[in-house]
Amino acid sequence: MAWLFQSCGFMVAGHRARPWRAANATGDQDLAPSKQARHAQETSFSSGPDEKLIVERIYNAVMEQRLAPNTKLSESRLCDIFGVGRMRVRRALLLLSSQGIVELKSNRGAFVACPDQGEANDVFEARLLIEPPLVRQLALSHSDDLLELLSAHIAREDAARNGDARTEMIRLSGEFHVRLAEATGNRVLVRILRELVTRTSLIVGLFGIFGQSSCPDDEHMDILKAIRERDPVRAEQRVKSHLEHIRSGLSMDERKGRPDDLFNVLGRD
Amino acid sequence: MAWLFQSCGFMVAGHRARPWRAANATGDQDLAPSKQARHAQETSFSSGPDEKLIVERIYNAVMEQRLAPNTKLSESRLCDIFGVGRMRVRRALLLLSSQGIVELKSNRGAFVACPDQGEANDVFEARLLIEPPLVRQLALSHSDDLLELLSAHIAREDAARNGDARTEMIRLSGEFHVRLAEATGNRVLVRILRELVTRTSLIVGLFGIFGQSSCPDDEHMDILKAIRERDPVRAEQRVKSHLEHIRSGLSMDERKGRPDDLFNVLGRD
DNA sequence: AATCCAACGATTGTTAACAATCCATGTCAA
DNA sequence: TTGACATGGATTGTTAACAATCGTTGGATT
Repeated sequence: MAWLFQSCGFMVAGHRARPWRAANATGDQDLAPSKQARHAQETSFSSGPDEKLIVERIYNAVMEQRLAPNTKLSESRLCDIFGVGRMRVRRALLLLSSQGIVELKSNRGAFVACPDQGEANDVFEARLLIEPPLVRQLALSHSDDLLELLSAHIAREDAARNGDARTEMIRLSGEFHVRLAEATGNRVLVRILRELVTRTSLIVGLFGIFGQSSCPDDEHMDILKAIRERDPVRAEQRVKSHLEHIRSGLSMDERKGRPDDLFNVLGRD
Repeated sequence: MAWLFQSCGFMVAGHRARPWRAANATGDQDLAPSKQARHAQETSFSSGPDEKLIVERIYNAVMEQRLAPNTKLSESRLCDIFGVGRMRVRRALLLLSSQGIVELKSNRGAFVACPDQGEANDVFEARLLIEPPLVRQLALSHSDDLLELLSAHIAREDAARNGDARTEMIRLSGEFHVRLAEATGNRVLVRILRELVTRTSLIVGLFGIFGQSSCPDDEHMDILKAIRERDPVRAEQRVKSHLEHIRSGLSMDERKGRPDDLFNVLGRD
């Protein structure tokens, strides 16, 4: 039976272009402030500035797939990393858990959420429900400086793609969809989209077949083009097929085994 | 100048069919478990059972408009009411604040959120974006026992309307929209809708012109009928006009003055 | 050798005391 | 009488010690 776990182990560690970091060996640098994370802006949390920072960093780490699902987020470790008291860390973890990014297990601690197939489905269904009408509305009414912002964002994506900044590329790909929500000027939608995109990042990391980045090719550019030409139907369609495309890159059947289970097993032999 | 504040005071206390309870005089019974709140189910929070209960109760109190915006939620008071330690109360308040139901002011305490015009707009725009496609999807594919649930819910609404259970009627009216989300089986959408509906309750209480309940008439029944007859276009249209109808019952210009400000002023003369 | 059981260490959950802040009352001076 | 100012009470924010729980390690037993 050991062969099975071993094969799973290789699947996690080797099949992807760049594997998830080992779950138990979470280097502290995973939570270091990412260089280009200036665009994070306000997370709309009315808490102290410290909490916001912790939440933001973990948020970005998940978004960039530097934090693998089921990674344990030890309180004492986080206290050391961020140089704050335990209270702050616990508050941050509670906030993250309320957004489905972190899972709190009683008397066990906090872990990066590990969505199952059902959750993954729900997230994609929700995005397919929300995002098409969103871009449709954008195509119907938008200002020009808005297009500039989106265009600049895509330019940054390309730069990251051409360079070797993989994690940044992943984050930018996801953030493009948040930018679309921001373009509506609706803060409620921004918060919703941010949560959905982040959870998508977790899902792609878990169910992604091969090392394809979450938002490939020029699909973002196509969407922007449709918006610019004020073609709501095509914009809607492009977003829909874009999301379907991402979804098609997942293999729901063969989920990559829970990292922590794997490492518990592999660490024993 | 006193006449101005006095007039404002009467506006808050008298203009509505049933006025909001005075902000400072929050009777503890406002947070008592509502009789028919069995349908609250799981709030999808992975916290302890105590927190969930506190969050649920405050949630329902806001939903039923028994807790007015800007009402102070004192920690010690809540501790007494729920018979728990301060930690639990603080955690619950933090969770509520992350959903925009409660606002945490530094060194001042927790207050029931008091949405401004912009927030109100955002909430309605978000609902207009999300709910039409949602019922459209429901009309396209639904099971029959689902219709039973919705039908039973509407029956309860009618019962509450014919009886004099005003607060329950308000809550049921809002919860109908959550039921629609539940009908999709998508937990992510349920959470999103629950938040939006609750915030809508706050908004209606603040900007509502007269004592019209949030979801009047037979519009809910119309929506259900369109779903039952598998008419996605009409269902979509019905929800849209229903939401527009609610929105038209608001007067964004003349918001009812902030209760706490009023009471600070009126308490001095 | 394998399984069960018990004690240990580490981590989380909880409580209580302490510190800091804000609001209100009351006093004093103009 | 009105204004500013200081003081007191109450409430919130923070910290640290304590309690409880879990996973592991080690040993004894079959």
